[in-house]
Amino acid sequence: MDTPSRSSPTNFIKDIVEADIQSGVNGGSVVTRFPPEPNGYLHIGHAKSICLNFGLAEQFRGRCHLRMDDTNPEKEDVEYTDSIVEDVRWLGFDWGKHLYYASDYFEQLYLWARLLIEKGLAYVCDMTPDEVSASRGTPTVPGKESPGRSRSVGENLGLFERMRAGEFPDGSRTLRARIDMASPNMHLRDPVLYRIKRASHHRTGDAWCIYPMYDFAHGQSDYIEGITHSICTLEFEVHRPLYDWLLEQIVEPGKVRPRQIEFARLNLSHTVMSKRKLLDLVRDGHVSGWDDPRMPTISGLRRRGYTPESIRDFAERIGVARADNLVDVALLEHCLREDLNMRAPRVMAVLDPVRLVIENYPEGRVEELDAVNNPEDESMGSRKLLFSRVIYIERDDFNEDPPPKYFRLAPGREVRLKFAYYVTCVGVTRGDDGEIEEIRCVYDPETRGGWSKDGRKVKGTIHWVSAEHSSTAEVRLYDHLFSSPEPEDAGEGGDYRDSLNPESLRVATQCRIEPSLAAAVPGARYQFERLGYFCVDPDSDGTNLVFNRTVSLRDSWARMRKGAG
RNA sequence: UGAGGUGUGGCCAAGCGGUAAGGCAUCGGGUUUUGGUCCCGUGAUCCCAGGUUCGAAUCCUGGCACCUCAGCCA
Repeated sequence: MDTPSRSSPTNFIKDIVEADIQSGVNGGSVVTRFPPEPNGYLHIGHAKSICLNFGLAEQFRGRCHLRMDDTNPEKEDVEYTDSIVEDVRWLGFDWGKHLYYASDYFEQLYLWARLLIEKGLAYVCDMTPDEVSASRGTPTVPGKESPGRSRSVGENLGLFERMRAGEFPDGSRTLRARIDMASPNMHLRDPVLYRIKRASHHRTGDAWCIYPMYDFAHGQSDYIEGITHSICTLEFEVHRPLYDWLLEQIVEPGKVRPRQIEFARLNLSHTVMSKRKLLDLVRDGHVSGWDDPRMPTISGLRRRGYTPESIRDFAERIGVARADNLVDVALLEHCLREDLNMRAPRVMAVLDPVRLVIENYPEGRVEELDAVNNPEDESMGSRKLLFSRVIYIERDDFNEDPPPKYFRLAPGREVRLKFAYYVTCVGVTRGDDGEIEEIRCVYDPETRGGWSKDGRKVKGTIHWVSAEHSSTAEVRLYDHLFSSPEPEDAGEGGDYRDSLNPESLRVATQCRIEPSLAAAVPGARYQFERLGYFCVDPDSDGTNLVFNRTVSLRDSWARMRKGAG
């Protein structure tokens, strides 16, 4: 469902696509693709690309393929392909029957490689990786030509066949494009097209021992699938001349000719986005896995309680441009709050409970009170809350020595218990350690439901649960994984791990929750009145309910305190 | 110092020669049975310097800064 109130913003890629349609390029068709390498889980940065590619297809009535760019068996795994499929689907996109694998094109790619050799545009090189590297030159110094460069077509064809047949050891030879060893663009200095690698591929098994490089697989795959607009991130910009050069050799008249367009990848404050670093965090045990709720992965965000809608909204709002960027994670959080504010039912829960006894409330009496489920949406109805003499309130909602402008409970002060009564604090009792054990109050029977008949006002309204009519639950409170806004930008000798936030996870095991939550199902999202949004962790079982704090409420009281130093 | 890119308020980002949209954040104010939501209000002359023009963020020239590229990774 689109939000009609906010039209989707434009961006330069939409403009390009629109112009291509106008001028009838490729018959005016639009076919995009999202092409992840299955070597890790998808993250919020991929979500940007997914929304862009599928969004374009949707808007221009084309289609978008999901393609696994699986040309390097050493790093890839089915665990990853499975998670990718699941995550893209969860985000709400549909590729229909267009799920592809670059590995399905290996035979065709091989044939095209032979074609290049026959045209004299590719040759087998016998140098070792180090030799290739050394002979490539530097950006300012031209490279040296490989001895294999001058071999005959027949010889090259034979050697390439033998490479495929497994006659040479790993790394001993490569197939290289014959372009220009002096090119100012490093990617045009006879780039490697094929390497020998005896690794079992997660789909093709041991059928191959030579694998195409990215540059020789990507554009070709686009061509095979009839992709019109091949959208990728900026670091591939310098590859574009090679992308075009390779396509030039195989493209046939009348066929769709794909065009590569680059955009700036997403950087998010207080997190890292590179798959390698995320993999490190998983391997080193800094997080519980790829789907740890603190991870910026789609599965982590899902487990944290993010909605697909909020992520798509975020992708739309950050825009698409070519300038490097660092988006404040506050925007992501805002998108979530906005979504959840409308749909998350409000419930009562106390994270850090302290007993409150209402001295003048009859012992043994239990009342049912009406509680609105969501003030933003009447259709969500209301429920009954049980009220009694002893309740729990948030320890933080009582202050013996209240600072200026504190307007919750304090000695002698009156506040409203949400949906219940006005209560006034008349004292406290302490344990042997001096800690407050109980807060003693009296209530005004004339304020049932939280309204006073004489019109007097209270400044504070606090949440509560009946001691007898509530149960315990565990709550995990998450904060940013990194305390630095730019963890990747560690200073001299620094490492992104240096700014790992030691308080990114806090666990509260003695939380009290209202009875209606006992029936909460994994994944369900709620707003705990005044505390923030929470979701039931998927791993929760019936005996121990675990909630993940999805995002906190905007808290002007906290901001005020911070401002006051 | 080679090639390819980018530079608009704290963070994103529109703008495509006619006199700087929008969002987030911030800070004020109002409403409120969540210190939430909602509603108002708050800031830039566009990296710098020249030039063209009646008029430039938008065109030209020259600088400066930052990013990407020297994997048999993608």
